[in-house]
Parts: sequence; C-alpha cells; structure tokens
Amino acid sequence: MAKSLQAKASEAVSSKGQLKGEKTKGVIVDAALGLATQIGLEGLSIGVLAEVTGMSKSGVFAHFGSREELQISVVREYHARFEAEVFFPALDARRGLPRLQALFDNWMKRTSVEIDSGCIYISGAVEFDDRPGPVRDAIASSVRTWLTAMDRAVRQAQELGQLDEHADPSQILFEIHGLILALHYEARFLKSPGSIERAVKGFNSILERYSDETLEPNRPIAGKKSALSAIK
Amino acid sequence: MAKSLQAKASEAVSSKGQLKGEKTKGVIVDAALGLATQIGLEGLSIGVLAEVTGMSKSGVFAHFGSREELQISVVREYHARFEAEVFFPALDARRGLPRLQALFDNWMKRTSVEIDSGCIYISGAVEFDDRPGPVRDAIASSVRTWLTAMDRAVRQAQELGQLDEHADPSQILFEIHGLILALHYEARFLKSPGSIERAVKGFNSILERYSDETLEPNRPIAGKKSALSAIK
DNA sequence: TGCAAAATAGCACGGTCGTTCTATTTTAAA
DNA sequence: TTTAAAATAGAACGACCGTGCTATTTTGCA
Repeated sequence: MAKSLQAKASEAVSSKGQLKGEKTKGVIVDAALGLATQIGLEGLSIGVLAEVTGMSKSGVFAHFGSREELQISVVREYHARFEAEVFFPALDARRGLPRLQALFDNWMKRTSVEIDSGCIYISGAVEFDDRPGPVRDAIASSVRTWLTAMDRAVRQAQELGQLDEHADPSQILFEIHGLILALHYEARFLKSPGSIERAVKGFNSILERYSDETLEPNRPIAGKKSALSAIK
Repeated sequence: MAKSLQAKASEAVSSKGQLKGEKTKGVIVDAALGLATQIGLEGLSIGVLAEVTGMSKSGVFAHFGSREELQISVVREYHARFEAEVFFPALDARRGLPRLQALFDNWMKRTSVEIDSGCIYISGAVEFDDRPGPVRDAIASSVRTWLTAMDRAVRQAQELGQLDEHADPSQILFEIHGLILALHYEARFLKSPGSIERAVKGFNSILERYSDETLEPNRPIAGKKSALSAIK
C-alpha cells in the first residue's frame, strides 16, 4: 500500500553517487533542522517528522536508530551550514582586523536571520546545559570550534598591531559573544527594534577600546567597508 | 487510603493566616521552581511534581487548573525572588552610579549562583520565543519590568552627570545585558573558568567608556566599593 | 462539636512519545 | 532479468502526559 506517493521521488535517482537512503536521510535532516530551529532539539519528534516528510514513523526512525542520533545529525548539519555561511566566506578578507570584522558581520547577519528561525547553538545550550550526553557534547564541540576561530582572528589582529597586544583575547571574545546573545534575546524574544544597530555599535566600541593606541592614536578603526557594520 | 503521609503536615496549621490550600500551593510552586530552573518550564510535569511533593497528580493539578497556570505561577514566584534578591537591596545604594553598580552586582551575583541552577528568564526566553501565549507574556513582562528598572538607573546616573548624557541608555543596557547573557552561556554551558571576572571587567569598561568626560576627565569611576565589582 | 466547604486521592480517558518486530516494497548490482 | 540487500511501511508495546470525574478525607468556622 501507499504506493504512489514515492513514485515521483524514485525517478530521479542517486544524482551524486549516494544511495537513495542517504538522500532521503538528507531530506529528513533538512526538515528536522527546520523544525529544531523553531521548537528546539528537544521539541523534535519522530512522529511529526514522519508527517512532514510523508513517511512512516519507522521509516524515519530506521535512518537514525535513535532520537538522540537524529538530534546529533541535526547539530552536525547546523554546524556545516554555519561554517559555510559564516566562517568560510570571511576567509576572503585579509588576516587580522578585516577578517575579524567579516566574521562578526557574517555571524550577526546570520543571527539577524535567526530572529525568525532561532539558533540551535543558543537554544541547544539552554536545553542541554544540565543534560550531559552526546548531544550536549556535539553542540559544545561545534560552539568551541567556532569560538576558537574567532579567538584566532583576534590574536592575528593583535600580532599585526591592529589591536592592543596586551588585551586579553578571551575578554574581547566574551564581550563580542555577549553582543550576539543580547541581539538574539532582545530581537527574537523581546522583539525590541534597533537591536541590530546596537550590536554593531557595540562591536565598533570594542574595536575602538582595544585598538592599539600606541601605534595608531586616535585613528578611526580600519576595515569598515563591510555592509552591515557600516550601519549608523 | 494513603492516610499517614500528611499527618505531620496537618498539625502545623495556617501559620500566617493563609488557608492550608494556599500553603501547600506554595510548597508545590517552590518545588516546581526548583525543577524549572534545572529542566526548564517546558520540562515541568505534574506527575513528577506530585512525586516530589508526595501528593497525587490530581491533588497537585487542582491547585492550578492547568499546566499553563502552574507555569505562570512559577514565573511569578521567580519574579518575586528576583526582585527580593536583586532589585530591592540595590535601592539602599545612592541614586545614580552607585545604585547602577549595585543592581549589576546583584544581577551578576544571582547569575553566578544560577550557573548551577539556571535562569528561567533566559531559558524561558528560548523555550517560548516562538510560542505565543500567557506564559510567554508573563516571562516577557517580568523581564521588561526588570530592564526598565535598569534603564531608570542609567538615566538617573546621566541626570546626575555621572554618565555621558548624550549616550543612548538603550545602548548601555544592551551591552550590559550582553555581559550577563555571555556569563550565563560561557559559565553554565561551556563551563569556561574566569567568566565572572570577564563580566565584571566588561561592566567597568562600559562605565569608563560612557563616563561623562567633560565633567570628570580621566577620573576613575566612582562607586567601586561593592565586593563583586572589586574583583580584578 | 457539627457541618458545609475545601483539599486531596483514585481512577480512567485519549493522546503522543520512542522503540521494536515483522512484512513488504524498492533499489542497485550481478 | 534475476536476486540479495537496502529501504520503507505497518502495527503494536509500554510509558508518560494533561485532564476530567467522582469519592473520600481534611479543614476551619458556626
């Protein structure tokens, strides 16, 4: 039974060398990611996922073996997209301050989009901060990878004399992270207008405060060509 | 049946004029708040709550009429405790900068404690940012009340010439809020050491940056006597 | 102390959940 | 085209959920 529904899907077959199973798995993870960004990883249910993808519960389940494994797959997919949208494009910018600026811009651009869809690095942190296990580990590992990349950019800006070499990179990173979290909180939950502008302004303040004054006193911060950070 | 369990409870009766029902309701809300700070408002279940308090499910349920009403009661209780621990004690400090400092100190002190227990203003924001309804409204209203109080303190500091009167209070508040959120995220989820010190340092940086330089140039920020902000 | 009212218990309901097992269909290589 | 393997469906499970209904117990005032 239930024969005709998959008829269309089966004509376009293994377009990239992957078995059909891997392909539908991708479809499921896609749908799951869309759901998870709205209702959280803990809100994911195999039943709803089956409904959305037009499959049976057991059909969906078989691809993962457990709900936990499904959640981990979603985290990995989110990680990949985050990298593709935020990290890699920023590598086009020159090392140091321009790249740091690009990283922040992309991060903020994504957070702005996520005002409607939600960020699972943020929601996941809240859902799993008291729940040890592989899902929590997957989220934490992804976040740490990203924060480490940001840290590297800060240090490079210091080495190039664009930021005060005596400043603590962790401190700078902490304050930047706070801006993103405040943006997400105030825009997505409180729906306060003007949050994006405040995040940008906060970022520029940080750069000014930690700019290496001994090398370039009173000079306006370099690398301000990016679209988003040019706001206000 | 199940007679003897409540025998002890019933001998100490209406100690503060409240009916016994109101008293046990308080006990339930207490337990619910404890649970909610760990597993979130959405993680609350009447069954578990009945187990914890030694009551029957229907006994617990009858006090609220719905799970939603229980969640709202928890939010109200959290609001009351937040006020008692963070807001009211800060009113002892002098208007303006000292009070702003006290408000932040108490806020951070509470957030530090919540590294173990969780903050439902933060977890609730994530759980309900896409879920309209009375619970979301209750959380948002409490948070707005608190942020408005902070805003008032900032403006008073401006009026007294302790902070730059041209600065946007919303901007200052946004950055302070970010510090608290970063503290919660990095300490509770990532378990990074040194987060408290970074939040304090960030706060002091904000005060310095927005200090009214025309009135008191290069003067160290006043009101630094509070214990927490004296760190580092 | 008696008695209405309040508080609590017990039970059952329909629903959703993740998971397991088995049967059936579809895929892809021989 | 045959055939073993992979993918999916279907049905059932035990568990927990919020909630409603009805009894029973406990409370606190007359």
